[in-house]
Amino acid sequence: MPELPEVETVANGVDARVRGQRIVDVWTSGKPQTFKSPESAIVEVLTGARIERVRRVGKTIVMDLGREPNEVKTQIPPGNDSKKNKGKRRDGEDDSSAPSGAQFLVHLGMTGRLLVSRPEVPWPPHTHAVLSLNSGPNETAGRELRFVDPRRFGRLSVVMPSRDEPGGYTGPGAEPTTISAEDFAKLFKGRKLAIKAALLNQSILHGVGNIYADESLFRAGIRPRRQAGRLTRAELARLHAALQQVLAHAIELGGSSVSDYVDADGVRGFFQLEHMVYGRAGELCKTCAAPLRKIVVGGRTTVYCPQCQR
DNA sequence: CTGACATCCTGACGGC
DNA sequence: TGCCGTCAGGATGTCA
Repeated sequence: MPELPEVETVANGVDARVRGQRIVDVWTSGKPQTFKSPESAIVEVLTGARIERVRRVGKTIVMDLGREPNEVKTQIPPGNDSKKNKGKRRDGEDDSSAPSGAQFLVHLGMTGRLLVSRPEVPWPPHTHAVLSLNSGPNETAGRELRFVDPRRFGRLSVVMPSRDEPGGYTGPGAEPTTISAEDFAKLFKGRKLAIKAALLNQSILHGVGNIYADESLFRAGIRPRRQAGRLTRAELARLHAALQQVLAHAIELGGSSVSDYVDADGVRGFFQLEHMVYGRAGELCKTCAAPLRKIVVGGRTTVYCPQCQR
């Protein structure tokens, strides 16, 4: 399941392959729940746009889009999205033609994959969007960027720059890789929920999922059910350090490959070999040899060492 | 407001 | 061998 390190790996891999290329054609599957913005808006914003950069924000892959100055006004099919313009406006429902600064957001959900493939390679099952790319007449033209997602927990959307977020999409919570120890500690002040649930809450801290929550709690020696607001300064400092170390190490190794996660090249990561607790319920703690215990916290399977975590 | 819990969806896996 | 039940879980919506 793609969390921060996996999403970062994918985003970097895709960036290296498609940066600067133009989207010449867009196909979407029509599966409604995959598209958080109307498909017509996604197609309209993407078609003809240039991919300036691909990066990660939280667990979301953000593509910054640009357009040639002389063709900023795109053809808007009349009536194509007219029925969606009443009521409250959501992401991507801006009715101006795609301006510079539009962004394409890809959330991989559980099983989503973003693959850069040659067009002659057959589409995998459960392909939901295909962007045909062409960087120019003499370059590696004709490649495709494909979004594949069997379980359809992934989401695609487009956003326009707004007054709220003039710099574009910033994600729902704090960024764990760069947050200071003090700011990190403040996030949990007065919170009554379990520290594990707090780590998973994307509006508090974005990017951390089940694997890295369990792994960082183990490395910090903290039980997952402890109340977030009752952790000591020292514990919060250890958790901050552990989380940042675990995330950095996982990014170095290309993420964790469990179930079917692969990067933009279809290559698996290696961090799963470093897991101390995740997926190891009933096995022995690598530190103290006590049997690891499995519980449910915040509706998520949680594995911890009753000996090492207090 | 805060937290707990069900829901979506399909493939993998274990048991019989 | 093959079938069927169970499980996995990020974000969202609903409920207490």
